[in-house]
Amino acid sequence: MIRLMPPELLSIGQVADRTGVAHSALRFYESEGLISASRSDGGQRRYSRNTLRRVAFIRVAQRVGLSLEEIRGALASLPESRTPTKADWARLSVAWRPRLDEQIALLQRLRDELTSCIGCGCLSLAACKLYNPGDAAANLGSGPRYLLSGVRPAEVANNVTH
Amino acid sequence: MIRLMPPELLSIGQVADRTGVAHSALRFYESEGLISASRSDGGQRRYSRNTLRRVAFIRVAQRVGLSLEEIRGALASLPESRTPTKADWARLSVAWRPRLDEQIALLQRLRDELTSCIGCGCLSLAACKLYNPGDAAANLGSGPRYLLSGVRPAEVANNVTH
DNA sequence: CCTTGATCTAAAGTCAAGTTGAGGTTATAG
DNA sequence: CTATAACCTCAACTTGACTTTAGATCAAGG
Repeated sequence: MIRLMPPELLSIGQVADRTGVAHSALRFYESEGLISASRSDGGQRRYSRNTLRRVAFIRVAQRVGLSLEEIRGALASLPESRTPTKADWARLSVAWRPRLDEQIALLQRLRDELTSCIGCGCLSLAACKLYNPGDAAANLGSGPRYLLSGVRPAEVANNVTH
Repeated sequence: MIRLMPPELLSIGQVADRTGVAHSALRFYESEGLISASRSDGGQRRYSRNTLRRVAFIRVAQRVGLSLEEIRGALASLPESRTPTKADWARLSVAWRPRLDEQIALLQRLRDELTSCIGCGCLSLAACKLYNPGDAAANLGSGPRYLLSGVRPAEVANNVTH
């Protein structure tokens, strides 16, 4: 047999295999409060099935450019006690659509304006809409983690000093 | 006077002001081979005007989710010796369009499938197109730097073991 | 000439997101 | 019952992209 384990609980290895996420990353996510697990008598992690979905969600969100901190925030809207229902996930999904739309719009602007800026003859990449408007976001934290983060310029406008 | 300086050369402070990029970051970019500068008699950096464009390009590229290493690669296609012409930049821009298109398509797939996956009743986020196809890329390097990187699954397909 | 602000270098620090390693325990197939 | 694969913890290391600090030097107005 492959699973002599409580009802529908998964070992860390199984979660790793099914999600494609390393054991070490799963432990790390747990330490960061993104996922959780019960323990076997011997102290090994036992994940409930819905952890697969949580992990999938985490990876997807990362691909969209969000930090683990932001993701933790979103996941916090899911119930800890009971298995999230379809409705719980749907709520989360709906809440995120605008975010995704925003990111997409940003990239499209980027593409179109990169082309036209360079093609148009002005050549003033640094002066045009492409470079400046959202740039404040890049100065927010350290590093490029906030790139594409969707932070609204207004929120940072007074911060651009440095 | 504000500039008692060689023809059209800029100090690091001026470049910092005009690009919105910190002095320290400019030095860092130089150390990484992304930009370069001549020196004054006293050893201070003197940037040529086209550095502004290079820096702008760097920040834009970062917003699209590319690492400095990738960006260095792209910038390497610009001439070091002479000031890049409009044609040089246009070539670069054209080369990047597919990249941007790819990123946009990825995000759109993400958005559409996140909605339909969760809305459809299957609820199997982990099993569906949304999560799996590009996921190989996430296992490529360490960390999420390769997210959205556009690495084609084929290049990694044999790597997904871990 | 002198002062003050801008730069310089080199080294160390930071932060996110993990990975790696050592040393020890658990679970299960045979 | 035992070997062996899978787990465990905790601390240290890694990588990318910078920032900070310290102590010294340069540039330009007065």
